[in-house]
Parts: sequence; C-alpha cells; structure tokens
Amino acid sequence: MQDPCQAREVLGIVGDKWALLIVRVLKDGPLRFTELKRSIDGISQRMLTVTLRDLERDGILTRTVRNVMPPHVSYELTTIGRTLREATAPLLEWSLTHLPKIGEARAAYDNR
Amino acid sequence: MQDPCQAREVLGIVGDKWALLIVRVLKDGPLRFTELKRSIDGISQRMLTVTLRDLERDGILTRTVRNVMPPHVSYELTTIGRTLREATAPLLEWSLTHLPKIGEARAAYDNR
DNA sequence: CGGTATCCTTGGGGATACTG
DNA sequence: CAGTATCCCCAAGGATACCG
Repeated sequence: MQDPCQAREVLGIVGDKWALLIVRVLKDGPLRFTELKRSIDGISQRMLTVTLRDLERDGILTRTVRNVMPPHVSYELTTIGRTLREATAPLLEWSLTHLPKIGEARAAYDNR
Repeated sequence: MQDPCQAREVLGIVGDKWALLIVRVLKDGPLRFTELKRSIDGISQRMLTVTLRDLERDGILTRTVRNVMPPHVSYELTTIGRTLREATAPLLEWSLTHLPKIGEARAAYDNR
C-alpha cells in the first residue's frame, strides 16, 4: 500500500472483526438477516446489525426490505462489494498455504 | 475464504490495526526500530514493540540484534512475510480504485 | 537505541429484554 | 422476522516514566 492514509482506510473496512466474514458468505447471492446470523458463527444480533449498516453505508452491500408480515429483509453485495471480495481472494489463497507454517512458527517461538 | 476458521485466523493477522502497515514499510528492505517508528505515523512505542513481537512469532519477520552500544536492532520480512505482502497487493489495488466511491457512498448515505 | 513497566481510558462488542 | 435499546465489561491501546 503506497499511501499510508489509503492503507489505513482499507484497514478500517478490512480490519473489522466481522465485515469480511459477511462479505464472504454473501458471495453466492443474497441472504436474509437470520440466514446471515446462522451462517456466521458467533456473531451477535447487535454486531450483525451494526456491521451490515456500516457495509451498506460504504456501498459494499444493499439492504432490501420487502414490506410484508413477517418482515423480509435481504442483503446482497453491490458491484463494489463483489470487487472487494475478489480483492481478498489472494489473501485466502495465502492463508490456505501459509497458515500451517504460521502455526509451526508460533509453536517454535513459544518453545523458547 | 472457504473455511470460516481460516478466515478468522487470517483476520487475526490482517485485521490488526498496525500489522499490515509494518509489513508494508518493510517491503523495500530491513529497517531499525526507530526507523519503523518514524515511518508509521501515529504508532506508539508500545504498540510497535507488541506488534513486532506478534509478527516475529508468526514468522512474518525476523528480529536481528547487533550487540553494540548503542543497540542496533533491525527487522526484515521473511519469505512468508513477503508472500503476505504480495497477497495484500490486490487489496491496495482495490482501495486505490474504490475508496473514492466509498467516500461518495458514505456521503450519500449520510445525506438522508 | 530499543525497549519494559505501569497506569489509565475508551470503545468494541456481548447479553438480555423489548418491539413494529 | 428483523431489528432497537440498554447495560455492562474487558481488553486494545495511548501516555508516561524508567532501564540496560
């Protein structure tokens, strides 16, 4: 990352505890609130709401309300959201190959 | 990211407030503690130390002590560290093209 | 120079209860 | 179902002072 400020801004999005997990589960199409909650292990209702709002505000995803009873709200990645998802793909690639090594590195470090 | 646990582990590294900034400034070669501190705007001495330790533990960088007076300690990316840096490059790419749009999206969202 | 040690504050985020 | 509202806690991290 060339510009420190840019780098910091991306981290504001990417560094979030839940944001990328949400982006990730949305990659195969829209999901409803409860479906998201089920898909993301350990997230609280509050943090799901908060993070979804942030991502909506940033134009990463859209929130669509169907005005029926019971309510039906679905979330879907925008074009920008999909490009973000693609931009993080290499990071997944990386983690798949290197996380084991990192585990070893930690173990080695701790055994001293 | 396919496995939720993997995704979470990467976020443990990548989601850190300072880690990627450190990796970034080290990409052109080793730096000493004070040089790092100067390069990363706003980081406290404490957080620089803590984050460097974490990255060393994870095998992302090496810490080399030259036993002289005054002390001379330099930090350098490992091979893994460099691959991590490369894996985050697309994210920088992405931020350069999309951060402006995100700014607009936020402004639009707030004007409602 | 390159750290530790200590103190202290803030806000991220969980748990729970309530609602249109 | 899809949230809000409220309370509360803890740990991330800043500021400061000291040290080999």
